[in-house]
Amino acid sequence: MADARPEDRPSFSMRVIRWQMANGRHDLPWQQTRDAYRIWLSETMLQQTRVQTVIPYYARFLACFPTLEALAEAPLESVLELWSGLGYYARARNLHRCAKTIVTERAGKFSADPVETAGLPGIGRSTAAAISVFAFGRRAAILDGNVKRVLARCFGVASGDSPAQQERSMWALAEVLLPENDIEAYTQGMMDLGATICLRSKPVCDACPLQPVCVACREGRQAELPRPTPRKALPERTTSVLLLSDGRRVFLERRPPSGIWGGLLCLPEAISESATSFARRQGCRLLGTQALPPITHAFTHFRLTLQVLRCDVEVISLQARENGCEWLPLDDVAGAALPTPIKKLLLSLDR
DNA sequence: CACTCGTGGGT
DNA sequence: TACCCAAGAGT
Repeated sequence: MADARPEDRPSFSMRVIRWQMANGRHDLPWQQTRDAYRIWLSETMLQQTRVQTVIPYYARFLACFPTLEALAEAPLESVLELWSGLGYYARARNLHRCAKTIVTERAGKFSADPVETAGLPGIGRSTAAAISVFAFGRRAAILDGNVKRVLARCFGVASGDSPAQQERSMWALAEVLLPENDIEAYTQGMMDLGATICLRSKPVCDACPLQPVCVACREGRQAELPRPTPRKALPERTTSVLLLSDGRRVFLERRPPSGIWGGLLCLPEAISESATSFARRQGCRLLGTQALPPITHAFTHFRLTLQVLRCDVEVISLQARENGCEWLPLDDVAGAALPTPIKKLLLSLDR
C-alpha cells in the first residue's frame, strides 16, 4: 500500500471516471435506470456469475416479475423456475424473502443507506453499496472480484498478508479512494476496468488509465497479483438416483431448502431401497430398468458422479405419497425448477 | 475464520 | 485435460 499516498487519491478516481465515461460499458441491461429493484436484481444475479450468463436470465426474470411487488406476491416455485440453471440457488430464496420483507416491513421501498440495506436476505456489504450508488447516487464502496484485482495490482496489496488481512486492506482502500463526485461512473469504472482491462491473465495494461500509478505494471508483477488462493483437491462424491417414468411424466422430489440444489426438484436418491419397492411405494408397477451412463458434474468444491437407474413404470396412482414429490410432465421439463445436469438429462431422454 | 453454495467460459 | 474463478453472502 506504499503508493496510496494522499496526493494520488484525486488522480486515481479521476482517471477511473474519465476512462469509464469514454471507454466503459454503458448499455448493459441493468444500466440507464435508477430503479432500485432492477439494480438489486442484477447485482444479486451477478454475484459470482458472469455478465454474459446473467443477461438472458435477467430479461426473463424481469418479464415475469417487473416490480418488487410482483416478486413478493409470487410463489417461491416460480422464482426457482426462473433461476434454474443460474446456480447458487440460495440467492433465489433470499431474493424472494427479501422482496417480502421490504414490502411488509419497509413500505415497499429500498433505503438509500447501505448500512440499512446490508443485512437484508442476500444483501451483503458490497451489494448494498452497489444499490446505494446506482439507484440513489450515494457515496459507498463496493468490493467485488473486479475491484479486488484492480486494487491488488495498482497498490500492490501485500501478498504476504493473510486473506483476511488482504480483505481488510482492500476494503479500507476502496473507502479511501471514493471520489466526492461522479460516484456512479467511478463505481462502474472500477468494475469495467476489472472486466475488460485488468484481466486475471494477460491484462491490457497499455489501454489502462491507471498504468502510470500501477505498482504491478511498473514492477511487472501482474501475474503475481492478486495472489491465487491455495485450493485443496476436489473431493469425489457418488450418488445413485432413480428416474421413474411412464413415458409421459417423471417422478421428482423437492430437495431440502438448505444444502446443494436447495429447494429445487430432483430425481429421488435411492439410498438403500430397491427400485421395485420404491416404485410400489409411489403407486407404480415396475416394468423394467436400465442403468444409464453415469453423469459427472463438477461443483466448485466437489465432483459428483450421478448413477442413474432408469425405471419404466406403469403409474397406478398419481398420488405421490410423500410430501414434496410430484409427477412432472416431460413436456414441462424445460421450465421446471431443476438443477442443470438433471434438466439436461431429462431433456435428452428419448421416450 | 473456514466452509458451503452452481455453472460455464477461458486458459 | 484440469484448473481457474466470475458484479459474494450465509453459517
